[in-house]
Amino acid sequence: MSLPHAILTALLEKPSSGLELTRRFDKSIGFFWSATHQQIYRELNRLERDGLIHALPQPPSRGQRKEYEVLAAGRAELTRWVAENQDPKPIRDPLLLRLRAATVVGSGGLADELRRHLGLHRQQLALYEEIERHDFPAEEEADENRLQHHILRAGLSLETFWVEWLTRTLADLPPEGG
Amino acid sequence: MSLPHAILTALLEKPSSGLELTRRFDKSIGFFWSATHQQIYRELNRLERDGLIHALPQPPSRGQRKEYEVLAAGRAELTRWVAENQDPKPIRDPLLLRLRAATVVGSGGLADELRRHLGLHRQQLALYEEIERHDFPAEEEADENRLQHHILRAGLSLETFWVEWLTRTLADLPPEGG
DNA sequence: TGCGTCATGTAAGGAGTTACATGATTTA
DNA sequence: TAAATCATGTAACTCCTTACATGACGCA
Repeated sequence: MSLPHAILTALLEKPSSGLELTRRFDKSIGFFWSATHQQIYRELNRLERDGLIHALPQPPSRGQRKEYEVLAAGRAELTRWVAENQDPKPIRDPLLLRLRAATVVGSGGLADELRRHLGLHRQQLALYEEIERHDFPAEEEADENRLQHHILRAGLSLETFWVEWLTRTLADLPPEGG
Repeated sequence: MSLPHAILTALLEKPSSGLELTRRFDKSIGFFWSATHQQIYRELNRLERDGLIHALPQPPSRGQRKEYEVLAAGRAELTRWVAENQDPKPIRDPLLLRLRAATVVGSGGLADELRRHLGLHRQQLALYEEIERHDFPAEEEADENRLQHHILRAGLSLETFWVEWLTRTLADLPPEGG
């Protein structure tokens, strides 16, 4: 049940409409919890029904911009959720699964796919590095910024892992077939 | 659509019944693609219906062990899937999301949860290290083993990442509240 | 014959994805 | 007034999760 809490977090930072949230989920929070606009609208309705957020006054009709704000109950729920016990999910990665399958049916064509992934992860890594340069330039940081910097560093480390691992695995893959 | 291919891989390694597969998914393949027995039985029925596997002769009745084997079409499908174009999924991690929420509502109670995760990741790392010692002791490896070793190294690296990142983040977290 | 275990399955619901539908506003 | 765009929403489907149901077999 992460999506409602992702939305509460985004709304606490800034009251928004569904479309605005959708756009903000294309970056920032969306880097580690993506969502489509359909999910977001559905979840906004649920959160409002449950009394965790409410729409700011105005529009009765469809196609009209509707802005939401977090209520006290919503903030309380988010606070509770932050410290809740939730076991880490085991790794679930289709690429590792495909490598495993390749040990059985051969790695024909896999090298190209690994190279493609390597390119994509390099891109994402470059993006995170740019964000770090832009948002965390100074040496000394306020406590709140330090936490955000740690989150970004997680993204940087994970992308770095993929780049290194793909490079090594590719170097070891037979040129054709398997 | 990874689960059917995970099952095909497992069945190619060794024809099995649903319950056997469930147990094998608790380790090995399950380390990067977990599945419950309900998923597995449903998927076995679909794979049989689609002509990718078939049940070995015998049991007409419920509660009877039913063993499956991969057909040529199943092997072909798996071979195709291994080299298919599939974009890597963006990171989707509830813990990072909770850290992000903590920058808004405060990190009260989070330190305990991070310590708990640290312990769990250390356990998993130790397990992978044991597997590495047991399954990949020698210096020289056959090509097939090298690929399997790379897969295990991915698990080792990812757990190592979490241990290091959690340690650093914890060291930076204020002792009480936020 | 009753109990535990092996083994396969059903039911219901949560969460995410893809495709499509509809109303309001801007602008050419 | 027609088109493009902004904005919110429906519908259908797949996948995963949790809880429960049922049959067969061994054994005390």
